[in-house]
Amino acid sequence: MEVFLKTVGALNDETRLKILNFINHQDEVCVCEIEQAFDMIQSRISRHLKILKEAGFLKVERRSRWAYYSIRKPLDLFRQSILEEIKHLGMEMPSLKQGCDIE
Amino acid sequence: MEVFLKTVGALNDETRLKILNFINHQDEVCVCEIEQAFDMIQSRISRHLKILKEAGFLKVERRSRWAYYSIRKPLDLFRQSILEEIKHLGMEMPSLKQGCDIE
DNA sequence: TTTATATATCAATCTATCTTGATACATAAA
DNA sequence: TTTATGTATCAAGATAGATTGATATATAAA
Repeated sequence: MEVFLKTVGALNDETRLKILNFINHQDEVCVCEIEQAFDMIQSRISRHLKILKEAGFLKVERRSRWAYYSIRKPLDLFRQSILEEIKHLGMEMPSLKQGCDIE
Repeated sequence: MEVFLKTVGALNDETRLKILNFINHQDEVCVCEIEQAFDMIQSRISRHLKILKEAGFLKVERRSRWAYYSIRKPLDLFRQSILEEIKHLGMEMPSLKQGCDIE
């Protein structure tokens, strides 16, 4: 019940849906790339990523200074169906820009 | 997008999950039966039912003085999968009591 | 070390949602 | 009609969530 509420709660925000869909398309992105793509301040992005991660949609991998977010795999069928549903909402997706200073 | 947000928004509340699951089990119930089963005041139940209806989960049928709520059919696959997911959350369900004064 | 960069967290403010009690409306019985 | 019952809606207060700016932490370059 708590897990379910956390899951749907994470989906109950336009910004998070866009971020989640973006990551689902891009495979793996670091925070600053999301920051650049959506033109939002870093603390805002960071908070939404945390919520999506704790809702079971994302995983993080830290490499050097960066935190790379991607869809958690394997993903249960319910969350898979949610990602599919979101994919077909026709949301405008920003393109991937040069995010951080160095690669 | 708005529809999707309305759908997950409707699910983002413990009371509504219980009401939705209750109706899914009982097939068709009137407002006062839900009121009795959950021991909540009428305006609260009524509001949640409205939200669940507008989110595409429920339909109402008015017969005489009563409003009977049931799962909307046919229901799309996404909402069906949500109902299944909710069904397996192991929520405690109140039993159906004598709701209204007369039948 | 010192400095810069990437990310996370916190406190304050703002906004949306939930609950309650009162009231409105509709139907049917008296 | 008048009265009672079932349901919906509204306003006010309470609670939860979102955004921002500031700060903390961690890594790596200088």
